[in-house]
Amino acid sequence: MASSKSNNKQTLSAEDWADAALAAMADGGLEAVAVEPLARRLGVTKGSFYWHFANRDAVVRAAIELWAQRETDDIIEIARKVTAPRRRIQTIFKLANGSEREGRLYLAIAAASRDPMIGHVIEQVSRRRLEYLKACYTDLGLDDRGARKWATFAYSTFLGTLQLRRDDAAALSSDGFFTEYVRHLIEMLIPKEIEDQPPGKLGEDLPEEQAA
Amino acid sequence: MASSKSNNKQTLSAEDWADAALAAMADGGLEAVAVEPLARRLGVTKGSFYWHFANRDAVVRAAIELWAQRETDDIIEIARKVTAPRRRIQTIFKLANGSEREGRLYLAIAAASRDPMIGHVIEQVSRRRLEYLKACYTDLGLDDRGARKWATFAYSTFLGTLQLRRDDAAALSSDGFFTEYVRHLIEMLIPKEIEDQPPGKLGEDLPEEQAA
DNA sequence: TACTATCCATACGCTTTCGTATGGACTGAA
DNA sequence: TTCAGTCCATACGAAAGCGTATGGATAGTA
Repeated sequence: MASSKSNNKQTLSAEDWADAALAAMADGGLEAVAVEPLARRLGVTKGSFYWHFANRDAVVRAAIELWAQRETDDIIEIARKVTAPRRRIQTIFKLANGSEREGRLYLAIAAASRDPMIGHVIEQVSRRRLEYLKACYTDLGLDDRGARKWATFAYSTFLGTLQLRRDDAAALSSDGFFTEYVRHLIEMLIPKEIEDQPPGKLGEDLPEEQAA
Repeated sequence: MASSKSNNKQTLSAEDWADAALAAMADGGLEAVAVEPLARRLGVTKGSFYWHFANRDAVVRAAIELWAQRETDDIIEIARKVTAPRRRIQTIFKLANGSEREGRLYLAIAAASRDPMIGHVIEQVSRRRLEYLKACYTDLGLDDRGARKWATFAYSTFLGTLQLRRDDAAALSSDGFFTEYVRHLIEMLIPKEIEDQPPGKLGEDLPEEQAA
């Protein structure tokens, strides 16, 4: 979390409103970002909102741009430290399936991509993630076309797992299946016949994550 | 299409309204299902709507139940005719990635799964699809746990491809990449080391599908 | 103290949507 | 032709949301 909530400052900032908008989107979708409900949630009135923003679209824009910036920093910056390409991809998978809130947030924002502005941000985020993943696979020794194929494959599976976790939580959460499933993903989403890495037994020190 | 649109009957049926609601959801999300806009789209007024339905929720319910019934009939009924399990799974993949409208519709409905009623339908649909897929993998010779794992894997990848196609169409649609990608999916989402089927060269007669 | 900038409260009009009430048109049956 | 049922039009009230206008409160500064 970048900014603190329920601070004891007496005035709100624009980022406080953007954070509140993200929270509202995470559990109510884009249409839950309404000025007066947000104001009630923050303990103020509309007067405060229209001091910081020109209109509703402005806070929506600020919120998703804040989101796009954070998700870039968070995941990729952490994974960048892992130098071994194979293990870096594994790290990405584990991180990506970690936060429940982030998943709901992505789905909520992506669901609103009819709005051209939101659609543009979602597209940029997807492109950036795919390019980074593709670079990881290139480091594994794949050629351009192969890396793109594997990156697309892996990212699609990640997105789908996100969605499945929301649509049918029981499908993934029961009796340790999720751990086994993620292990299977890591095994299947990384090509084996690459010469620059020993096949070794990888991914056996998985954290005991579970769908919340 | 089950019912004809722009018929020359002079009175509307409840299913006509449900169809219109599905169309509105497909390209506007759940919040696009509003009584008066729907009426304008159908060339009538609210008076007609409230003759057929008690309130807005009623038509939403009717629409997604209609959707759930159709998607069950369509995909599974077609695939059931293919007896060879390996080829049946391939058929499902090809069909599933076929319709653009069906994909948008699923994402729109799933995005509204906060509504408990919609969430329940989405869960039923997911469960049914997963169970059917799992049965296909069981027919391939996998045990219960393995079939569940592979089915979840395949279904997640399918859902994610759906989402990626909406979020970043260029990632899949450029210069024949989609065909190559689907071929890769079919190769990767079906286990190879099963003894009751010759490994053979499968999936080489793929149709030349492309993202619309 | 007086003045100014910052931040928020309150009140108002506008629009959209929901849902109701009521009446009209049209059709088939008696 | 009369009557009842079906389907839709129109008018209305209520609620929620957006955006504006304006004034109040507080803190810092001269």
